[in-house]
Parts: sequence; C-alpha cells; structure tokens
Amino acid sequence: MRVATWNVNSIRQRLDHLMRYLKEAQPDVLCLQETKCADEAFPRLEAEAAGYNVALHGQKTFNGVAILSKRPIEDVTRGLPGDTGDAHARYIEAVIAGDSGAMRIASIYFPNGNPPATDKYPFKLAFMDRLTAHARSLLALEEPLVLAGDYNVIPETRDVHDPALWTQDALFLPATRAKYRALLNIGLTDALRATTDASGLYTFWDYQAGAWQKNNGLRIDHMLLSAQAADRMRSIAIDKHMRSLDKPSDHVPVRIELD
DNA sequence: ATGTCGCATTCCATGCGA
Repeated sequence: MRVATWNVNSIRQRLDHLMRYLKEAQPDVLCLQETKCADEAFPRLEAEAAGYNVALHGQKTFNGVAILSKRPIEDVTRGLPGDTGDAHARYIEAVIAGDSGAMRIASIYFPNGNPPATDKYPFKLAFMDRLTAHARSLLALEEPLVLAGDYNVIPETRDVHDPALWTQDALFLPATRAKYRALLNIGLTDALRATTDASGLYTFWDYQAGAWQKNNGLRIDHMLLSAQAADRMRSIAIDKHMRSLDKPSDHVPVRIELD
C-alpha cells in the first residue's frame, strides 16, 4: 500500500499537477491539505475519473483537507475533536480497506501560528495538544495508523537550511518543537527519521526570495506512524521534482510504501 | 530585494493568510 501526503496550496490551481501525480506516483491513498475550496467546488469528478474515491472536509477561501483513495473509504471523521469552537477545516480521518487489513489515515493541516505574538500561536499549540490527545485514543485501538499532513513544524535544526533565521518563527520556536516531540513520545514514529539521519531533506520552499533556487527549504510535511504501521513501512520518498514544475505548490508530496 | 502566490472583495487595487 502506497500512502502520500501533499499540501497543494489550492486544489483548483493545482489540478493539472494533481492528475500528473496520481498517474506517475499511483498512490493508493493521497492526503491533501490547503485545498482552499468548499466541497462543492472540489474537482471530485476528475479525481473519480482517475480511479479515486473522495472524502472531503473543505471550506471557502482557506484551509481544507481531503483524502483520495483507490480503495473504499469508511468511517470518515471531519474536524479535530476537542474544541467545538474550532471552525477551521484542518482534519479529516478515515479507515481505508487494504489487502492486509484496514488502515486508519488522517490528513491534517496544522495552524501556521505566525506571528507568535498574536492569538494565532496559542491556537496552534492548543491544536497540537488536541491532536496528541486524539492520537492517544487512536493508538489504544492498536491499529495501523498514519497521521499525515502539513504539520507546520520544523522538528530539528537539520530540517531547515538556515536555522538561525527561524528562531523567532512559530514553525521552529522551542514550544512548537516541544509539542511535536510530545506527540512523538506517546508512541508515534516520524516515518522519515525511521530511515535516515540526513540533513537537508526538505518538503517546502517558500515562493519568495528565490528559496527554491537556493535550496532554502524546510521539512514541515510529516507522516507519523503507529507501531503497527511502522512495522509495515518499507520505504519513504520525497517527490521533490514536483517543486520544479511550472506553477508549483510551495510544498511537495511525501510518500511511503507499506506491506 | 520591500523579492511570491492564491483567495476574496473593497473588484483591475487592496488586504489577508501563508
């Protein structure tokens, strides 16, 4: 089973790239973030014509997450539990049937949190706490679980080109990194770090200031795995070439293979 | 280099979020 995650920065602007990616990477499941459209505006027919079932949790203008799957999608949960006042479309979870049993997969778009001196930053930290609490309950199920998405978290200095430039940023502040570690420490595996200690493996390059040309990137798109999923993971790839296309997303897909 | 996108409205210019 092949599972990928990709922040597309508007699904309508990225439809050609989406179709290309489905064809060339052939993911069984693709988690999307920042679709930036209401569900009725999502290109559902195009995804279905490519052989995918579609589960959506979108909203107009901002945010928006989705799960595309070649296999049937069951038991969809929309919205992250723990705050009835949170109207952001940032979380969708579903159970995907597989040859080796079912797998639970979530597509998550974490708050950016900048600027840190505003209420955006405590909202981000609270979102991370809510995800940790929810992930605890999911781990108790002892199932293969993949929490995939744009975490808006740079975990360590090796995950950013120039760490000194990011010390005051909500993606890299000590409290942000501590929450990410706390999430891992309930019993999740960072899929990329299960396979390599290398620095300079990035998933995002800003549109501004020639970040792509200078390889001034960040690793902020992550796949966190339960033990049952980690046991089945065989490889991981970052599909970096998607950033070099015309009119790219500022993020590239991350893709894992599981038995 | 104040450097780019995408969305929406205030609608061909501006504000917001990233």
